[in-house]
Amino acid sequence: MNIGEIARRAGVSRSTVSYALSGKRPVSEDTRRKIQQVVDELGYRPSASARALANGRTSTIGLVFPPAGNHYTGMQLDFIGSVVEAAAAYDYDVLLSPSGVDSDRSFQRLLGERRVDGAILMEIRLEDDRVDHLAALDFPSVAIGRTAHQEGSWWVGLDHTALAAACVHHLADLGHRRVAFVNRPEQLLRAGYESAHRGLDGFTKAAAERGLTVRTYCCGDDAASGQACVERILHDDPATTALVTLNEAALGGLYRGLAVAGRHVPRDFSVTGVVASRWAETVTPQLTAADVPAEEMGRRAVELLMERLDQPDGPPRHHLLVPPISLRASTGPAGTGTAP
Amino acid sequence: MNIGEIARRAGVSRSTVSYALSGKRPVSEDTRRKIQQVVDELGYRPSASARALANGRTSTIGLVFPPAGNHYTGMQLDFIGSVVEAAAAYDYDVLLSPSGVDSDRSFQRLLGERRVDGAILMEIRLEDDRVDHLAALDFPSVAIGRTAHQEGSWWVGLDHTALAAACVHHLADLGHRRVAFVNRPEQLLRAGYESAHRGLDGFTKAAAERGLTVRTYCCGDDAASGQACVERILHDDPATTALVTLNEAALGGLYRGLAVAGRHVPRDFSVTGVVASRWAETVTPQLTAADVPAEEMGRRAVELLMERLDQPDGPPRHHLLVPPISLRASTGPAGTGTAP
DNA sequence: GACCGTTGTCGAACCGGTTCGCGTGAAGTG
DNA sequence: CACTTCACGCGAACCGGTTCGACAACGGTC
Repeated sequence: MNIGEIARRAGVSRSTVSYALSGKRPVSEDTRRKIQQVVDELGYRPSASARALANGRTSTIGLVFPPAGNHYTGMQLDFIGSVVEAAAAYDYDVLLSPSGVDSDRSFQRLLGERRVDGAILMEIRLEDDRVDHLAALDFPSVAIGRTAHQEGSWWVGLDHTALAAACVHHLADLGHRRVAFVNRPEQLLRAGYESAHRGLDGFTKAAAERGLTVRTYCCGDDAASGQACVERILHDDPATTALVTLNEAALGGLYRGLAVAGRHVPRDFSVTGVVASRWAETVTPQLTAADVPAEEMGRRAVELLMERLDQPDGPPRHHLLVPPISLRASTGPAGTGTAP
Repeated sequence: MNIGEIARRAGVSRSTVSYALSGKRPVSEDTRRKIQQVVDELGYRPSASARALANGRTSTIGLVFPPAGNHYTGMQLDFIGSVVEAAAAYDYDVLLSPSGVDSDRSFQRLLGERRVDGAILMEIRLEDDRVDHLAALDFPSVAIGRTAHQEGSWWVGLDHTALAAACVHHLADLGHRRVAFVNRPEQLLRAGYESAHRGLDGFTKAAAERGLTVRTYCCGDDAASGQACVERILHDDPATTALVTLNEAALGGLYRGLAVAGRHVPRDFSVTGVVASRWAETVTPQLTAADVPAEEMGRRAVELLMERLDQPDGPPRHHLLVPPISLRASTGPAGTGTAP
């Protein structure tokens, strides 16, 4: 079941078998056929480990994402799916690594033990030791998201600042004056998660620009937290008429909280934010939102990584995406009065 | 950066370094310290490929799931997450393989090229060539789900038959007489997906037992399909007062369809089914459902696989889970009349 | 017929670990 | 002091591929 066995049965040397299969040197048609026949008969496939050892490439990329802790969001799922699929198109496998930081055992395995040719990082923080570490090593990697020091590195990101701002402008245009912001969980914000920070920034600045009265909240990644968050919002300022959220997983809870409080969406209260479309469409009324193009981002990340692997000395490339807001049904003109 | 370099710097032979690190033979305290020091200085970690080649184990397991096609469901996400996490606890990495069938390139890579020590299969079909193939090869694997021929194999499954039946009994006890069943997409049913078939069976038999009038539907894995499905249900039999679903991704759409039709849940219409709790809790009212213990299933699958890897000749083991129905808020007594 | 370039194949070295058998020097024993 | 015992460490072989340099056989040229 190894190359030597094939060589023996085909009556040639191991190197000839190797060349016949790889095509890196010409082999006569006769022997090639003979070899191919033996290979087919035995169902031989070269060992990935041996090949990886010999030519230094594993044909595997690592997908690094933070440990679940409690649970993953839908967006992460979409990334994972699209990365796996895109990688398969290049004949690459994907190795999952649940690493939050640089010093993770899992992260060390990926890099130190050279299990992968390159890596794609998810859930980037503004100051991200993983990114720094990889950059210092000049290890081929692409981030889905960007750190505070983005120059000279490879990434595909979403312009959360612009997207959150767009949401604010959309609401302001509709006449809303008191708007809340529902962010990712506080621990993620404190940890410096890119989306949480830039989204918050974009929201705050745009709101200031438009002279809105705002409050910002952090919210756990689950329905119960979303519901609780809405309660807090309406308690803190009952005159609030709209909210912007980055928190996909809390969305159902936000809606529930509003329903419980007797606020009809979009008549009494508008909701918008930055959410993948498949999740925006599961709630009723469907969420008007900047759709996170998770599939495209995953695919592009893989493309960039492949490019980087092909020519390690090429200039860094990146994509900054700014998807438009999809108008669905969760926002409307601000009502005339305050709370019902 | 390889073991020879370490040996040179520590002034010992390569084998000594190997033994010092693995502890498979005694090494004097002095040299061990010296070696460790060099290793720490250089940050040396042995190459995974070389090690895999030498000792025949990759410390990687494959997670085989069908290609996304369009998109993944939340349950799959939960499985992936829990498998990765459980595997990490055993110092195993997880390689993702989007394979529907046996003959997939990706599947062949996993097995033929010996990239993994074992595999966990998701989305099992009643007749599953992947399972048969692995069984024929005696390749260590554990299925999340079970085929029609489950004896003598390793799996962790959910008793969809019993769960769907429990849902029916729950509804029947509440007085519902006309109940619809919302299954996974038709193509999956036709392909022989286990959950779709057994769930349908359990539903049908229990309904017959209770003398209910039923209709069964297939429904795409997205909100729009769910909404359309409810329209069809109410069109086909407006007197329907309840539904049971296995289709997590359509849930939001089902609710929307009911809202659009003016049916209030649970006053006019009851909804229940088999759904992971985190999704059951995002809809309003929260879904009364048999909670799919995805986290536990993933973890147990890994545990079984580890066991099987440890003692390849042990007797096959499995777990059949039958989680209880969690009473939430989406079911209630059948109304007195028919449609509003 | 000596010379040359092609074409096809082979043997050997290498990738970076692990593992087996052996040798050596120190300690223990009679 | 000669003899075993034991703890340590070494060298070599091996895992299963890839790749390089060499070489044999061949047809074509002058």
